[in-house]
Amino acid sequence: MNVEPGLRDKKKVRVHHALVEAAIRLFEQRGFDQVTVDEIAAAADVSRRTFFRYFPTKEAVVFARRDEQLAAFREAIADKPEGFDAIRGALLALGTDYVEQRRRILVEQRLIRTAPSLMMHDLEVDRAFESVMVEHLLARTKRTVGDQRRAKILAAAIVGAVRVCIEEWAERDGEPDLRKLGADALDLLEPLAPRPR
Amino acid sequence: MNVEPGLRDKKKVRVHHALVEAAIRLFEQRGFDQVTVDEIAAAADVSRRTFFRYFPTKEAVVFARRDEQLAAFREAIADKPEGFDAIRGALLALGTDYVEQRRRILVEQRLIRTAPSLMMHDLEVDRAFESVMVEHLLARTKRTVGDQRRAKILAAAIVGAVRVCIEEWAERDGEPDLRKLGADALDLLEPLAPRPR
DNA sequence: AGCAATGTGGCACTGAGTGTCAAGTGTCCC
DNA sequence: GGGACACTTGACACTCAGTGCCACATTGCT
Repeated sequence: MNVEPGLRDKKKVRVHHALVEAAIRLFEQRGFDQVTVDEIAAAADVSRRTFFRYFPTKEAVVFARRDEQLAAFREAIADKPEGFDAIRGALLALGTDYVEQRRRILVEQRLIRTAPSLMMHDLEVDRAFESVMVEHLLARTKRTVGDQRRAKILAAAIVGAVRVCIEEWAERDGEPDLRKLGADALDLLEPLAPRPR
Repeated sequence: MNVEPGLRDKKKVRVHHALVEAAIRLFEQRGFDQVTVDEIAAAADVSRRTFFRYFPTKEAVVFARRDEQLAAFREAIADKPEGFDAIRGALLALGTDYVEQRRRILVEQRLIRTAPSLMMHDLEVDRAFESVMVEHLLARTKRTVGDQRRAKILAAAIVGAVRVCIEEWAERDGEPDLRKLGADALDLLEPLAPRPR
């Protein structure tokens, strides 16, 4: 099992990459609304129809990276014991990722802030993170309805706090220490977490 | 000053109302995606073009009420002294509103959960609430960057908690006491608020 | 009544997103 | 290596959201 890529899949990766690169470049140059899918497809040497086979919407192409991060986050907390600490760890790991890809992510963030439809998608990705956290917090024991509610509130607060940190980080061109920002914010929220018992 | 409505404005209100009613009714019957703007306009006896003079998007017609609530919320905290208590009071007042319009709002909530684009708009309205809270929390003294960050995190947490409460309330057909749910959630978050001194 | 302001309908247009089908290309098996 | 098969692509046509424009009707004001 686990056969190596094969020509077909390699091509798929190449096209996917070409579309993302072309799209980001064009968006950066002229703004999200001023670029049509036709132009992106042309710049990546595929047809318009093919673009929509790789991405469900024009917005989605901006969030390709984010989707990968979500998957990484999901995996990072999958095996760890449920609780606040696992989430903290996974988020800080994500923070490292952000810092490493700083330039790229700052471009994306700047882009996202210019187009309302991108901001909305951003929020939806946040909700996906939130869901993963809730699932993790309630993984083994579902407990009472009240516990579930508390877990959901905690997850929402964490996601909100992280968003605030990333916004501040991006606004200052990635200059402040994102990991410290995040760590402080999470410390602030730790009291909301259910007692470790 | 402050002249009474006049025929023109009365008509505007009537059309606005007709569009909302027609839209909600059709959406409820067949689902958001299965209804075109043409149909809504026809059902309200106006042209398609006129629909877009009243609402910027097909989604917006669902959130007419929400926009009014946001305005009411903004007004409710406008004169009160800055801080957590003002926000708590305004939110609980909003809760009363929700309970009073229970049937209506449950329909809207059910609708919103069926269409992704509506969920996104929902999140955006939440962000608007968040902004109003942040503005209120930082109204007089802007304080340090750290204080601003804390205020933003608090606002995000509050909005998230309120959303969780409303979701639970709607999922159970408006049976639980929304005001109590909200009050408990806010008590949980009160420690995050800056010290009153 | 008559003029200015404003709201409306109709029309044409752009652009996102989808269904369909024929042609191209990779994969696999003999 | 060659052919059958599965998958991918491009082209075309279509629906529908949203916008600009202009002629026409309605309202407000004097």
